[in-house]
Amino acid sequence: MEFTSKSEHAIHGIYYLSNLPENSVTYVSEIAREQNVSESYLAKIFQSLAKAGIVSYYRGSKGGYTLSRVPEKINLKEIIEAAEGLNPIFNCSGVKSNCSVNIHCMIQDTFQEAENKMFEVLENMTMKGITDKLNGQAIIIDN
Amino acid sequence: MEFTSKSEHAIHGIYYLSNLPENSVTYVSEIAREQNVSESYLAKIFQSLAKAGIVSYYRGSKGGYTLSRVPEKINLKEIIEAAEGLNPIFNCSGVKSNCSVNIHCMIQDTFQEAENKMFEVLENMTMKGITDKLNGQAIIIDN
DNA sequence: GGGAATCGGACAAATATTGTCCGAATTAAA
DNA sequence: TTTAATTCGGACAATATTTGTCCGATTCCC
Repeated sequence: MEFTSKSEHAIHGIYYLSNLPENSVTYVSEIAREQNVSESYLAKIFQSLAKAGIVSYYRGSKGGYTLSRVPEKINLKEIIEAAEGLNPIFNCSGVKSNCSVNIHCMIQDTFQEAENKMFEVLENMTMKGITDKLNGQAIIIDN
Repeated sequence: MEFTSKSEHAIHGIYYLSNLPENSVTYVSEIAREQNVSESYLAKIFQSLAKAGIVSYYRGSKGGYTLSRVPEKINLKEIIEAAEGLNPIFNCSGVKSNCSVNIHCMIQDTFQEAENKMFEVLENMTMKGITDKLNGQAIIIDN
């Protein structure tokens, strides 16, 4: 029960773009070098991010990726969903003991509620939010 | 990012025991048959549950498992933790772009908060709670 | 047209999950 | 005291998932 490294790479990649000048276009190769991860794997992840509409791309020479929206409007939840796909955290295989006689499975319902709470937190944290918090923290440290 | 089937088997198994008369002792083979899952795999899972103190066991002939506590005091969180082990849902591999210069990683912090919210929900649902909700629901349906 | 970048799909490698097996320990009962 | 039944614990095997690679096609700048 962990998010895969796709989420990590995706978040770090988007975060990297978020701290570049607006509308700049960046090669996957640069992002991969920066994060020290496999370029071809990160390329796949960015394809998913593009399909989800989080980043846009230019093909061909001088191509690359750019954020589709400002960092204020990109949150952790959507990055994860784009990177990992969207599956419930708990999925009864149908091999149930007593549950099958009931219309709603209370266990499933509870997990769904738990998942919602989790994603609520992730949805409320934007790329800008992360940058701001880091800066705020840095100031405190510098004192 | 899903809980594994270990959690499902563990929850169903404990739920099954929760609805038997108090202090009854049950073979893993019976539980496995009831849930239609692999007996040897379920046996492993029950060993974990025993180590976590959720169930107790008797060895030897006429042995088997019994709940260590009443169903009111067994919640979903502890069953999952016993079955899956305890890992944070998000674990930065240390290959960080900018984060490394900061004492706290805001991304990690946010995921931790999200995880806490999720487990809070799971901790608040006990085996008794599930049974009660199912019964309440059944009454409504019977009308 | 050539070079550089992404696209998309197929494939390969590595890792994690799921499942099996078996000898040892324990206990009830014949 | 022997036998049968059960769990323990560890090693192992099978399967599924994740991670990573490769390459031809497409696009676009020069």
